[in-house]
Amino acid sequence: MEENRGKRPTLGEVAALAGVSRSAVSRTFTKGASVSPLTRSKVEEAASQLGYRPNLLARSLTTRKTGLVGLVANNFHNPIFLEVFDLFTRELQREGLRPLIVNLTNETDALRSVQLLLEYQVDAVVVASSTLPVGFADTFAEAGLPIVHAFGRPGHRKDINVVGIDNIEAGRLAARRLIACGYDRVGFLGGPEKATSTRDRLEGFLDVLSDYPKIQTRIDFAGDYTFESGFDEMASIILRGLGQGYFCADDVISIGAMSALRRAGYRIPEQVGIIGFNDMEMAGWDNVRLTTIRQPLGAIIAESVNCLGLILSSEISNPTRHKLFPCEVIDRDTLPLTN
Amino acid sequence: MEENRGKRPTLGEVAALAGVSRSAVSRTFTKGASVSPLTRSKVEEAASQLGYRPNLLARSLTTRKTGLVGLVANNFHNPIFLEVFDLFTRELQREGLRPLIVNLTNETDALRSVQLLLEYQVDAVVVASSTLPVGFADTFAEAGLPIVHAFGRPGHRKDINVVGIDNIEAGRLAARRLIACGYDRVGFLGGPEKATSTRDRLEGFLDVLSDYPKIQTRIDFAGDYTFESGFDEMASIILRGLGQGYFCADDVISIGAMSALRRAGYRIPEQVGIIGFNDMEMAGWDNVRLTTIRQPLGAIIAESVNCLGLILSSEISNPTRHKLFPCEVIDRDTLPLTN
DNA sequence: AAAAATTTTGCAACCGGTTGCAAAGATAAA
DNA sequence: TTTATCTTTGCAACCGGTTGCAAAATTTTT
Repeated sequence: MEENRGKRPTLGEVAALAGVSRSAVSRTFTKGASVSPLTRSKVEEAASQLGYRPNLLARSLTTRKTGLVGLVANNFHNPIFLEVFDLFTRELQREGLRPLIVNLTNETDALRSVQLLLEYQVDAVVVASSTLPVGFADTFAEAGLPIVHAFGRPGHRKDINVVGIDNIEAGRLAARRLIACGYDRVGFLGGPEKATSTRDRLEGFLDVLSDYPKIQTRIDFAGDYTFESGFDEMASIILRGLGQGYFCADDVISIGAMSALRRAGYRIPEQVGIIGFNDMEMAGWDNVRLTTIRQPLGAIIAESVNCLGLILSSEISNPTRHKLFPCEVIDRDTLPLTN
Repeated sequence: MEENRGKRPTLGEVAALAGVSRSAVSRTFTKGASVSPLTRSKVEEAASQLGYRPNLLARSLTTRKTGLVGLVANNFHNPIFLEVFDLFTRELQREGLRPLIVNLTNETDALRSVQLLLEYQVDAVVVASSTLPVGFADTFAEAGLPIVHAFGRPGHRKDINVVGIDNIEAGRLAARRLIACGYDRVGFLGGPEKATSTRDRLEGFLDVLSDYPKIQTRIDFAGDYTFESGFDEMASIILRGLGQGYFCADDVISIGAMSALRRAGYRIPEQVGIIGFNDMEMAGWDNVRLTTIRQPLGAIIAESVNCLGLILSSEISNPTRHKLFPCEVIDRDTLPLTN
C-alpha cells in the first residue's frame, strides 16, 4: 500500500505492473465481471502495491452512474434540520450514495443550482423542504432526473415521488388537542403563508373546528421558522387580543411565541396553552418541556432513501410512490393535561 | 432552451448543430479560451437550443479539477453544527466549490471514507471537528490532498492548514470569569477527554488557576457533547460534592448540567454558576440566557474557505497557514455579574 | 483423443470533454 | 501588392475508465 505523494496511479499502470490488460484490471474492480482467480490476485497485488483506487468520475462516463445525489434544502436555521441532515447523510451513505448538498438559504437563483446538479451528473435529487415554492421540484423532473421530495405534498406530477407527513391530519390532531383543553378561543400560528405544509395544516385545523362553531378561531402566520418570527408574531397577537390556546407551526416558533407571552406576564400553560410542531430534541429539555406534534423523521427519511434506492436499481422507470406518515401528539408541559 | 427528456445533449451534438468543430464548442465554454465572436454566438445559439450544459465530470478528467470538496464532520447532534454547515456550504458555493459531505458519526471505518473522497477526486478536504482522533487529517495529507482542518489544533504536520480558536486562551478566559465571581471552589466540566480542544482549554484553565492556590479546582469530563452527557456528569458531581462555578465544554452540555442542578434544587446563578462554550443560537433564548464563550464561527469558516481558495488557485504548494481566532465572553444570566 | 461448450482474455472503440499543434484566415506592416 | 504577425480553427491525441466482440484458453462431453 505504497503512498505516491500526489500523483495517483491509474488503471494502465496497475495493468502494466500486473502484466495483464487494462480490461482485466477494470474487471477485477467491477463487481459481477468475469476474471479468473489467478488474474484477480495478480491485479489485486499490483493494485495494493501502488495504492490504486478507481476514479469514480471516469467510470461514470461510461456507466452513467455517479453515485452522487443532490440534497437540496433551504432551512439551515432550524435545529430539526440537523437531525434531517444526520439521517439523510447516513442513510445515503448506507446505500452507497454520496450527498452533494445545495444550500438554498437566501438563494436568489435557484435555477442555477439545478443546473449545477445537472452538470455534476447526479443520479437523483432529494428535495428536503416543505417551504420551497410549488413547482420547484418540477425543474428536476423535467430534466429527467429521478426525484424524491421529502416533506412535500403529493402533487399533480407523476414523476415526483413524495414522502412526508399528512399535514391535514396533523392540523386536525392539533385542533382536537386544543379543543380537549376546553378552550373557546384558539389560534393557528402558522409558518410561511404560501407553504403547502402551512396551508394543509390549516385546512385540517379548520376542518375540525368547523364542527365547533362556538369556538372562536384566529389565524396568523409567522414569516419564517425562527425564534424572532414567533416572538414578533405573538407579541402582535397579544396587542390585538389573546386567545387561550395556540397551535404553532414549529417548535422554534413556539419557543419564540412563549417568550413573548412570558415577557408580557402570561403563565404557560395556566393562562395560555401552546402546542408546537416537530418535536425537535430541545423540545424535551427540562427548561422547555414543549407539548408538540412529532413527525416521524427517521421513518420519513428511511423511506425517502429506500424509494431512491429502488428507482436507481430498477432500470424501468418506477411507479410513482407517495407515502405520508401519521404524526403523534407528544404531551409535555405547555398545554394543560386533559382527562 | 429545448427540454429533451432524459438524454442530455453532448458537445458533439452542439458542434454539429452549430456547424463548427467540437473544439470550438469546448472553447466557448472554457473561460479564457480564444473563440471569435461569430463562432461563439453560433455555438451559444445551438447550445441553448439543445439545452446543453457541459459535463463537469468529463471535464475534470483532463483539467484535474472537480470543484468538489470533501466536508468531513462527526458531530451531527450539536446545534452549533447546523450553523457550521450553513456557513460552510454557503461559503464554498460562493467560491464555486461543491461540498461532498461525509458524516463520520458512529463511523467505525473512517479510512473507508477517506478512500471514498479520493475516488471522487475531491480537490481538497475540509475537516470540521475538534474531536476527531489526532492523526485523522494526516491520511488526507499523505494522499497529497490539500486540507484545512477547521476547529483543529496546529500540529506537527506542515501540510495541514489549521483554522480555529485559541483554546488555551479560551480556557483562561473562563477561569478568569469564574474567579471574578469570587468563587473558591470551581470546576472544569470538559468534553471528550482525549480531544485536543478539551485538553487545551483545560491547560489554559489550570494555568490561570495555578495563580490562585486557595481556589479548589475539580476536573471532570463529559463523554460527548450531548444533553444527557452533561446531565449525567453533573448529577454525579452533585453526589460527589458540588462546587460553586463550572466551566462547561459546550452549551448543550451546560444545559444538561443545569437541568441536573435545577432538579436537585439548586438555583442558578445564585447557588451555582455556569459558563458554557460556543454561544449557539439557543443560548440567547429567553428561557436559557446562558453565559458562555463565543467562538467566532463566521470568521473561522470564512478564513477556512479563503485558505482553501488560495491553495486551489495557486499552483504552487502553499505556505502553511495557521490562524487562531480569539474568543469572547458573552455575559447573560447563568453567572453572577461582577464589577 | 477429438469435438463441443464454456470461460477468460485482450483489442479497440467509446464515454464527454480538453488541448498542443499546425494550417488557415485575418490584420498589420512594408 | 507582398510579406510578416497575430488570431482563430480543426485535427487528433489524450484524460481514466468500461464493454462488445472475437480469439484463446480451459473445461466438459462424447
